Amino acid sequence: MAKAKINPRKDGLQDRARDKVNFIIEATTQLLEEKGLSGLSTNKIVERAGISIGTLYQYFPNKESIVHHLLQKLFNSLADDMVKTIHGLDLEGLNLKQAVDLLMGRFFTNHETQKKLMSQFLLSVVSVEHLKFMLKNDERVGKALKEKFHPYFKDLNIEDWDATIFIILYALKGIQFGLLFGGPGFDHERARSEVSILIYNYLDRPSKT
Amino acid sequence: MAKAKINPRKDGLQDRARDKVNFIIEATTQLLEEKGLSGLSTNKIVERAGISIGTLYQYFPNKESIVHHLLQKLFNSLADDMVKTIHGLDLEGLNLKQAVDLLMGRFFTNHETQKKLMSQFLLSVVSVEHLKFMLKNDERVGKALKEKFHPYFKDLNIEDWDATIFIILYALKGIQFGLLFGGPGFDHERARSEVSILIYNYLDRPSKT
Amino acid sequence: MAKAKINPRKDGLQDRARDKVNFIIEATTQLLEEKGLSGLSTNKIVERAGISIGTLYQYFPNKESIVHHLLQKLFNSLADDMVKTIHGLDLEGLNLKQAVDLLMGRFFTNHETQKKLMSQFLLSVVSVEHLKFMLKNDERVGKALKEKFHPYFKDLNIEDWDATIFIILYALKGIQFGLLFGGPGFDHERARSEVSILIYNYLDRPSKT
Amino acid sequence: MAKAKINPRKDGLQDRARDKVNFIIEATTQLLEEKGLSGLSTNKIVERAGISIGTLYQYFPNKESIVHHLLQKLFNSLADDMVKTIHGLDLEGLNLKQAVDLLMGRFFTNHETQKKLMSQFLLSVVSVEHLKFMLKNDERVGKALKEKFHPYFKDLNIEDWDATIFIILYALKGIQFGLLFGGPGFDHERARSEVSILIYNYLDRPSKT
DNA sequence: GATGAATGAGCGTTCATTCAT
DNA sequence: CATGAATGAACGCTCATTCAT
Repeated sequence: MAKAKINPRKDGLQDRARDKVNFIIEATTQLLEEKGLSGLSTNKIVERAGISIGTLYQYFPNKESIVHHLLQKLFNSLADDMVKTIHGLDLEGLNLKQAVDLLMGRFFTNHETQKKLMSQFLLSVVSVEHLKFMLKNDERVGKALKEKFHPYFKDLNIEDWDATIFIILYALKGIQFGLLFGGPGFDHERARSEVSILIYNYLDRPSKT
Repeated sequence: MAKAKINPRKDGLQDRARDKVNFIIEATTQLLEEKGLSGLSTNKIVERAGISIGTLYQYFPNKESIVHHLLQKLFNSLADDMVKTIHGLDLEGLNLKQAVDLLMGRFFTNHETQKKLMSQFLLSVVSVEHLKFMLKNDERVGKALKEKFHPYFKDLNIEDWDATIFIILYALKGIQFGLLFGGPGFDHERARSEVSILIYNYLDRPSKT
Repeated sequence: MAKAKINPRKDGLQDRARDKVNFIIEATTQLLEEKGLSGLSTNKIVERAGISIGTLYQYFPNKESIVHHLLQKLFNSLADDMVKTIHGLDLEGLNLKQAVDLLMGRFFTNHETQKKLMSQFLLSVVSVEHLKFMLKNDERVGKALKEKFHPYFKDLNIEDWDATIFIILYALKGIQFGLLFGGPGFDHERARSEVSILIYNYLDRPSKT
Repeated sequence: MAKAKINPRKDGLQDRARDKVNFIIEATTQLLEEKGLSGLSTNKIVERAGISIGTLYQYFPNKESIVHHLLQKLFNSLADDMVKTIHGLDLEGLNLKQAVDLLMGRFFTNHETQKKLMSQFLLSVVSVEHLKFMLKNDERVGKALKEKFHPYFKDLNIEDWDATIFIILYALKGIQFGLLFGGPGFDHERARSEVSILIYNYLDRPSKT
């Protein structure tokens, strides 16, 4: 409070700077959605953002860094959503089947938002570096999953939990991808139910004997 | 047949034309592998292909169409491989578990080749159109899968086979993606085994009761 | 002759190409004279040359190479003039004094041309590389001088001819520079006479004893 | 003097202003040495000088004026050195030969420093104006030379002393240039000796008869 | 058909300069 | 006086595409 009074100028500057960055990111996001990565240019960004080209280069060292920043934000927010959702699950008194159903229900929530974000991502993936970064975030999701489902571990016949989490994560990712771009008319409710079956039976597998 | 006899000259021309197209596609493929989509230019393509820029524009209306053609070929060949592999499976006398193991073994064969092609693909996908086309091919793979595993259907507790095949296809695709770009040191043999478990238990699920 | 008939197309192309290069060099020369190196841009060059920017880059890989080419041509022509002049001197029956007078007379001929060229040079010197290149040409002049005046060597009291030639060359270069940019109204005839005295007495120096 | 007493505050301001100018000139000098004229920018100057871009424009109207100021300072200091050196010569009891030797010895002193400054100069000269200014300074050196060697005049067979001094000045300048950028391995001691011979024999020329 | 010289819109980026604070 | 965010003209250069030969 006092701080805000003492140093309003600086805060003003910081606000303005953050605004500029947001304008740039927003303009870039729009352009990527509309014309794809190959239709993206710094001149178009600044035109859309309502700033001058010089200003853009005061906040980003080059074009690539803008896309990078955008993707980081996107990946972070996707992963954050998942991590929060997982941590927020109340599994008290639920058996594994019910827990998986609950998780998958959450997983399919906000599908429209994810659809938009995923499209963006797919059209913007530019380098293996970005993929690597996305993976780092996926690891966070995997970790959250592992923690949350830990209570069920002792009852399950699983040798390698890291491998198991990995398989689940990427199977889900693939299915999400398929639903986004798949043939028209696939029923999401049906998909949710199938995914629950897939994951549950993978975890609660019969012993080999 | 008759045509070939009557007009061998024309066929010669067609051969030459097909050669030119192949040169162009081959050069484009190499350049995409070496420098990525952003490093691709029509001038570099014709230099590599050993033809003139004018000739390129007699076979393709613009640069984008070359990439499009290339991706179609790539997706077709990937799907063809899978379809052929599936059709070639000899499931005689195998139970479902053994059949799934066999399929997954094939799925992980030639992993290095797929790795290369997938990277290329991921860096080259530039429009939703390409993704749509890829899906059309995946449907062929799904169909082949459905046919091949039809003998096991009657023993399995599955309501919607289309949905089931869809889930399997994209789960596999996601895992393949994860293995390609995932953190170092993930064991492919372990992955193969986990994938077998995932798919088998999904198919041979216990009845709900 | 026959050649020209057989291959007129190619020659035409070569002619056109040479023309283009000449247009570019000429435009660059004009712009350097008018606005100096810092006022030189590829866009201005092509505007002046009446070609498109793309065409410029078919003949030169970058802007620097144009200036480089121009300077090479300039230095070569300056040195060629000197070398030709020296070789063309008829020293038959002349004593050293007369020979030096004759050389210096030639040296001051075409002063206007040299003035223009030297101005250009001074405003265009851009890197030590260019200076090095100029020196290579000066060595040619020095060599020509040494050959031409060889008949007089035996009568002169000189230990190190290479050093002597070096001193003469650069003393002349400095004086040329001074005359170009020196205070107004310096009499070139007087300068010529003084330079003759300078060089002659340097060569025909009294013995140390 | 009185001024300093009356208005010390103002002088403080003037001091600060002079400091700022010095910072700017110093930063510019460093950048020219490191990256050459084309690598010089106002933004880099203020960064190096530790001031803001706005401050720079309170002391200099534009970038060019900074370089101009710098070159003036450089030329002044080079000429001052020469003038001081000449005035400081003690020719008492020396004959002309000895006097010339002494002068030339001084001329070659601090060659390393001059080398650095001359390189800088050559890469920074961008307009005939700078050359004109340099000439004004050379006239001062010529004048000092004329005064210092006046005692020897009566014994020498020279018609036009202004022309003679001019020739000597620019001959030396040319040789200095040649030594700076000339082929490797030229011996400076040898050069000094040759230059002495050149100048001495030019001054102490035999009578025409 | 095949050629490749020519085009010029457009790119990413720099940097001298201004001006509100 | 000092600041530095903002500007935008201009830069060097690329490259998809055309068209006369």
